[in-house]
Amino acid sequence: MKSSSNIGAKRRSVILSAALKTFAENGYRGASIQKIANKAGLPKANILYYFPNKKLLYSAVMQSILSMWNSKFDNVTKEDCPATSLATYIADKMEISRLHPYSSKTFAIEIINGANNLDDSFKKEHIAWVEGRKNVIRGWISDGKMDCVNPEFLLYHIWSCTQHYADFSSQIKNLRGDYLSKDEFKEATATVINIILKGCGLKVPADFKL
Amino acid sequence: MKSSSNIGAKRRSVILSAALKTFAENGYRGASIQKIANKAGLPKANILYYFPNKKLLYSAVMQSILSMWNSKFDNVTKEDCPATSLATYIADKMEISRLHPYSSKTFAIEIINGANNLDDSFKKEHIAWVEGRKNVIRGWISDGKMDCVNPEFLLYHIWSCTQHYADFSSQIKNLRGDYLSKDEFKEATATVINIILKGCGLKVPADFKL
DNA sequence: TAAAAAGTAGACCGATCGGTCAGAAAAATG
DNA sequence: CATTTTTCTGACCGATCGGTCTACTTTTTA
Repeated sequence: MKSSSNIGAKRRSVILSAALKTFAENGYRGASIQKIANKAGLPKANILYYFPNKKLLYSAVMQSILSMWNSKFDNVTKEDCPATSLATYIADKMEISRLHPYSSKTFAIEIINGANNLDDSFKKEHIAWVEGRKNVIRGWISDGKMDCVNPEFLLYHIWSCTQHYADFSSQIKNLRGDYLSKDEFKEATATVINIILKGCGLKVPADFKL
Repeated sequence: MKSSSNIGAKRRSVILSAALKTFAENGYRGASIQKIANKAGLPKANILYYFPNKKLLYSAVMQSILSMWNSKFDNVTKEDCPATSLATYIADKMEISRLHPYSSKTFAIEIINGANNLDDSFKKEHIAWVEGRKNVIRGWISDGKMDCVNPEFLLYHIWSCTQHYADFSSQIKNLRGDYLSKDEFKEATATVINIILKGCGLKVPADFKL
C-alpha cells in the first residue's frame, strides 16, 4: 500500500537535514542544490523529484525549524512563578542551541537577510505570541513579583543570549579551542539564567535544576 | 599629483559600502558582483578594476568592519570602575548596532557560516583581546567589586544582547511595525545595561549618562 | 602639449546555477 | 505474471556566475 510513501518520507527527511546543514553553512544562495545533493548522497535530479524547486525546499526546511520552536513558555500565565518560568524558558532555549545549532543558524541568516522568505502567517503568529508573553510579564511586574523591565526588550535579551551559543559557535570554538561540552553548556546556561533573573530582581528558585 | 588616488579612494569607498550592504542582505554567494555594481552605480568591470576578485573585495569589507570594532573597553584595567566600564562598553556596542547595522550583519553571517574567511591573524588578536579582558574581569571579581560571573560567558552575553539589535532588526521591525527610533534605542540600551549590571551585582553609577 | 598613466566599460569566456525531460529501474497492484 | 505507478538519474537547457580582455576616455605628468 503506502510503503511507497514510506521510502518517500525517509528520503524527504534525509534531504531536509542535508539541506538544513548546507543552508546554515552557506546561506540560501551559497547552498546549491548540487551541494545539498552531495551531502544527502543523492543525485541532484532526485532532490528536485521530492522538492520541485529550491524555494519549496527552503520553505520546508524553514517550516521544520519553526515547528520545533514551541516551548513550555507558550502556556505560562501570570499566576505562574516568574523565576521558574523564565529560568525554564532560558534553559529550554539553551538546549535547542546545543542540540539544533543548524536550525538556529539557518533561521538567524533568514532574519539577518531581511526575513523575506517567511510566511506572513508565521509573522502574525509570532506577533500574537509576543503580545501574549508581554502581557504575562506585565502581570508579574504589576504584581510586584519582578522589577519593571520592558517586557519586549527582555524577550529580545533572552533570545539573543541563548541563540548566540548556536549561531556564534565558530567564534566560541576559536576562543576556547573546541566547542562547548555538555557540562560547559550547563555552566553557560547557569550563567545566563543567573544574570537575567538577578537582573530582573528575581532569585533562581532553590529547587530549580538544570 | 595624487588627485588620481583621490577619485580612486572615493570609488573604493562607494564600492565598499555598496558591497557591505549587499553582503549583509544576501550573504557572500548571494551578493553577486553585478548586484554590488548596480548598488554602486558602476559597471561590473569597474568593480573588478578596483578589487581584482570577489574574495579580495569581501576581505576589504571585512577588514573595514573589524577596524571599527575597537572600543574604549580595550584599555580598561582592573583599577577602573567595573560598573562604569561595562555600562560604557554596552552603550558603545549598542551605538554600533544602531549606526552600523550592515557591518554587524555581515560579520554575523561570516561567523554563522563558520568564519572561514577571517585571517588567522585576526583570530589570534581576538583571542588575545578576550584573554586580556577576562583578566580584568577576574580582577574585579577577586577584588569583590562584582559577583563571581564566568568572564567569558559575560562577554558572550554582552556581545549577543547588543548585536541582536542590529542583526535581528527585521524581526524587531516585524514585531513593532517599524525600526527602533533613536529614543527607543536609548531605552533598549538602558534595559540591557540594567539587566546585565544588576545581574552581575553592580549598580549603574548615578553619574552614568547615555 | 604630447606621452604616460589611471579609470571606464562593453564584449566575451568557461563554469556553475536552478530547473527540465525522457527514459530506465524498481515497486506496487490487479 | 503483466501492467501501472512510483522512484530514480544522466543528459541537457538557458541564465547567471566570477573573471578576462581590449579598446576607449580622462587625468596626470614631464
